[in-house]
Order: sequence, then structure tokens, then C-alpha cells
Amino acid sequence: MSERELRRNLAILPIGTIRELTLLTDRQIRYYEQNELVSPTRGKGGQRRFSLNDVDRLLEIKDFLDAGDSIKDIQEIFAKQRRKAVGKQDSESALRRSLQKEFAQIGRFNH
Amino acid sequence: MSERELRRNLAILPIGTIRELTLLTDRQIRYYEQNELVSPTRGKGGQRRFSLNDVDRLLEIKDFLDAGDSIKDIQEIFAKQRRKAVGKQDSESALRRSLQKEFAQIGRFNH
DNA sequence: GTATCATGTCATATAACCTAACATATATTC
DNA sequence: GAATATATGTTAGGTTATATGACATGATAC
Repeated sequence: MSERELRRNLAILPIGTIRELTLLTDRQIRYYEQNELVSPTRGKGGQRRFSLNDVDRLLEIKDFLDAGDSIKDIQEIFAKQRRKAVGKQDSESALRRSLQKEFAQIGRFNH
Repeated sequence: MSERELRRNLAILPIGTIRELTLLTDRQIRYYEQNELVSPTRGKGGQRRFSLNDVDRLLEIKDFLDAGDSIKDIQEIFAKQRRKAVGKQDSESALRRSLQKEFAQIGRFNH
């Protein structure tokens, strides 16, 4: 895993930050976790820790729900994505794409 | 300001995260803030919010202190850095340098 | 040896987060 | 159209995290 990906996977953000970055409610975030759409780790005291990738994930979920997809639909969509990603190697172009996604997310936050 | 810089300046990290990323104690972090070496913003309830740049900053402070510099020394060092940075334009090479610093920091965390 | 510096520690208060349960509006199914 | 399912709101009670301020302390400097 590249260092960039490593950084984006660092689970360091508490739910309050996620709430602000995604404009989702705690209830929604926990519900999506319950349905295994995101899998935050837990800190020492049992509190959720999210990564920047989780932020992406949650914004995607939001879009899918807005588009009329159900939680189950989204579970399948993500499962398909995972299958496609199997065996795919890190590449310069993949890195570039992930960078673009990152920028897109920040742009959204600072609309 | 570039989007990368924007992202690195987003104050979204609580002190607990900073503690883990820097291995500093809360006491140290607050003391450095008190001495204006870092300037976290405050969230709704008054809690500190740090950025990734603050993490860099704190790691630098740590190094300077380990090297025998005093808080006041470090204040002056930072003041000098700010003066040098005045009028400096964003450039590709600056971006590349900041990227390297970013990687260095993550590397340190995962050493 | 006394003053300063950087940090530890403790007390007390508030904010953030946790889980679980019940409520509800909207859409779906029979 | 009554019953079900889905996604979310809301409330309650408990635990963890963070804030501030005060006092303590080991090291260094003078």
C-alpha cells in the first residue's frame, strides 16, 4: 500500500468530525455502520474512529440514497466494487485517480 | 491556496488524535498553544480542532526541543520562517516539497 | 540556592459519544 | 387500505474525552 493510501486509511477522525464533513447525522452514520456500509475502528474508550476513505464512502452512500437506491442496493454495489478491485495493482494512474477523488471531496466540503 | 494546502489546513482533528499522532501529552500540546507555537481553532463546544499542518508543526517543535532549543528559540525560528515565506508564490516545486514533508510525517508515525 | 522552564498531576466541570429503545414518515406488499 | 418494511428522529442514562486552573517537581541557568 502506498503511503498516500496509508494516510487516507488512518482511522483518526471522531464521529463529530464526520458529521461536519458529510452533513450526515450521527444516527445515519451509525445506521450505515450497522448495515456494514462503513467499518470504523474503535478507540481506547470504545469510540468510533473514521478515516478519510470512510468520508468518501459516506458521501457515496448519501448520493446513492438520494438517487433512490436502498441500503441493500448499496451493499451490493460495494460488494461488486470489491470484486472488481481484486488483484488490481497499485499504479501511477490509480494514485492519480485517488488524488482526484480526494480533491473532489474537499471541493464538495468547501462548496 | 491550492486544494492540497486547503485540505492540510482543515482543522478537524481533536486533541486525542494529535496525542496519538505526535506522542505528545495533552499538557505539552496545550503548553505549546499557550506559547503560540500552534493555534488550533475551537469547535462548537470549545474543544480544540487541529489540522494536519499542526501535526507537522508539533513534530517540528518536538525535534527542536529535543535538540536543546527553548520555546522562545522556537518562536523566533517560526517567526523567521514566516518572514521568509512572505511573498513566496505557490509553485510546483513547493507542492512537491510539501508532499514530501507529508510523507515523511506519515512515515514517522508508522515507523 | 533561587528563579525559570517544561512538564506532571489532580480536581472539577462541560462536551462528546455510546447503546438501546421507542416513535414516525414514507414507501411497499398483500 | 391495513399491515410491513425502511430510514431516520428522538429521548434517556451512562461512559469517555476534553477544558481550565492550580499546585508540584526535576532540570537548568544564573
